[in-house]
Amino acid sequence: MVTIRDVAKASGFSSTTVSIVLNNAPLSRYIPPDTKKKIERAAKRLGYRPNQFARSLRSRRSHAVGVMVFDMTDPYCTLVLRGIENTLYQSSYLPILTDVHNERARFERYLEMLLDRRIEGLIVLANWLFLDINLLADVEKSSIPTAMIGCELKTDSISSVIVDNEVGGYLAMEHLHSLGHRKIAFIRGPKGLTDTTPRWRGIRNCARDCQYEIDNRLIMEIPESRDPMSSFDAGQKLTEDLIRQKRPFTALLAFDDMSAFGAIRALTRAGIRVPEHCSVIGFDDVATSALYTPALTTVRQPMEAMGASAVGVVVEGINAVLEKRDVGATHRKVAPELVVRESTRSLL
Amino acid sequence: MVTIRDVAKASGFSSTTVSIVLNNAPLSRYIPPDTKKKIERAAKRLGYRPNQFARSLRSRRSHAVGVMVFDMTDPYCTLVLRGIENTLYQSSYLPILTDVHNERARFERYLEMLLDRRIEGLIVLANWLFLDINLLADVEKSSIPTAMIGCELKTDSISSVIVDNEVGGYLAMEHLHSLGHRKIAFIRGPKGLTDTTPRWRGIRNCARDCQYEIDNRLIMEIPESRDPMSSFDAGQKLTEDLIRQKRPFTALLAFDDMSAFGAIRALTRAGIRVPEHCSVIGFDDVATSALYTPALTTVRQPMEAMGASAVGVVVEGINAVLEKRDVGATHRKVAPELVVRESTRSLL
DNA sequence: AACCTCATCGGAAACGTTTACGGGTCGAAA
DNA sequence: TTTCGACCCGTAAACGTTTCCGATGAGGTT
Repeated sequence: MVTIRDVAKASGFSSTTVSIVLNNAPLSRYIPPDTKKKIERAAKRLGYRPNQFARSLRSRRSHAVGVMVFDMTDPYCTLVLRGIENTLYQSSYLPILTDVHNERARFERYLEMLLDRRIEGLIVLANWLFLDINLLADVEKSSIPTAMIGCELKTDSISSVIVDNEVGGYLAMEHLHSLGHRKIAFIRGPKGLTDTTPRWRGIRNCARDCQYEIDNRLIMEIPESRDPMSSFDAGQKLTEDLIRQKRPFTALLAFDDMSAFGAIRALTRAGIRVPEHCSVIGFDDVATSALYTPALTTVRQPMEAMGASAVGVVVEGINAVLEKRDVGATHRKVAPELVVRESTRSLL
Repeated sequence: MVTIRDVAKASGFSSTTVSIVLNNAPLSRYIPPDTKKKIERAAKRLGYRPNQFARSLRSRRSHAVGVMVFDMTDPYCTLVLRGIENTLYQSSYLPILTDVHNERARFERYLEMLLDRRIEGLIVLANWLFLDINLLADVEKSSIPTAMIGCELKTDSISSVIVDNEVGGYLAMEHLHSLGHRKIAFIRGPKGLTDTTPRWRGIRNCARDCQYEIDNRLIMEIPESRDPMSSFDAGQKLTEDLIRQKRPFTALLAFDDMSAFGAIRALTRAGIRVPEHCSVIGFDDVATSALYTPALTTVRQPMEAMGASAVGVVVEGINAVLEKRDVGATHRKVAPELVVRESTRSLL
């Protein structure tokens, strides 16, 4: 291990000067160029790499941010994580990734570990979360900049980045209605999810604006479950129920892409072709949607951008505490986008 | 910030004793129980949390392992990552996740950052890698325990965990043949991938054993590309080519699940129903396969187990260097498993 | 001649742990 | 009485940085 003292010895200067030069500290204005040269030469020649432990101990900075995911296997996570990673990379922070498995104990344990590591920021990917608000008490009092993706918080110490579910719901409904569908079935999200209500509100608003009357008997609801994949099974089963009901519908608006996939399978198995006999629209635009047969029409959440945005908020927060400014929590609500592919078709 | 000295003061003992007690160091045998009690009380009362920086500086341990992924968006990664995360959690290491984006520069930069953090182990997820062997020179001389998933290495300083591609290829071929298919089309992997050759060898071995003669005009090959998703487009395009060729086939053996999805889309668009008119089999069993319509028959890589296995190897390596033993690299080849779902059907 | 400013550097004190070493006490064996 | 373990605990030196103070000259100003 080559230390700064080795470089000092090799270059003939003190470790103070070496440190100042190698870090381009403010004082390095006063160091003549040829001294700098010598020091840099020596450092390079010895292959000096500063010890991050010592550096962190001294500076109280870890250059790491924690990323907590509630369930990695949710395909929703992938692109968000990519966005997070990519943006952190630009700011040369490193992400410590933890997967809570939707378990309270794991959440607490991981949070402790992350705080012990003195992470400078925290990003929580609360995609499929049955929100337990007091889980976040520890986070709040830790006073490190935190952003939550996919779940709005009342507290104003924690930032959040979410998609505008209401306009998303509106977009989906509007799309189906504009295609001429007048018998639309719905698969609502589970009650516990924060996304469920605003999406439904958007749908209802659109229905009102179109003077379309929603048939209550064509509304199904996904039961609560900790597993995001369960949405697929629920979508399939509920669609089977709808079919069995013999109440005709020409389109189906699913809560998310997973349940849309389930619906498509159920329809296909029943001999109902998508989109020829029935249109299906999802929500999220997970990677699979573009690959599905038929390719899924859906409302896209700009997931990569949301990840990037969360990092932006957190990094801004970090800079704020460094400069002893304080910024309040910022809450961003990003616009979804309708992506028309093959699973919906005009009735006209 | 409450330090160990605060605890010492509060409990009336020296920081030495506090450290020994709180860490259950060997010497703590000599400390009488009631001293321990007092110290633990004080620590708890003050909410003492040891500073990991200082601890790491002293002990030269980071309790972190680096995870390098070549492309996170590859659905293959998800479950492997879950396996890695879960197993690391058991051993209370934390993962630092980096995504190389298949770029050389990024790889090198990230590797430097990880080494600077003194990671104790490294796991490389080389799923879709056009192997550049000398990228790993730095890794080798760093002498930290390293495991590579999805790519066998010649070097014996780096461990590896891979699926047995040859028996996988054999299984897929055997499945189709046993269903009675005698006109089978193939989509081979790109030349640059290490998986391609052994899988194809397995297929050919099986063909030989069954006395089935492979029709060269029914063999297509995926072109090289850095993007794992490109496999889908390639699968679709190549299948279109096959169809246009007018050379009949009743089954298609795809390189991986992505290309199988592409194939299914091409077939479906051409009015060829899967599996009624043509069976399709994939490889990997990514999460989407079970959700696809039709659900995809495929050869499963036990991805979660492979992630866990890689962690096992690395942790074992870490323990080895701690105890100054040295263990050579271990190379594990895990068995794949045929998963029969809906996309293949018997001709008999 | 006394005083200040700039430029250039080094000494030494932190940051919070862990641990090698040694100093006690106390009972028992020689 | 001395010696010798076995216990119990504290002093101080690391680990490798960064940074607060100066120190020293050189040159310019009062």
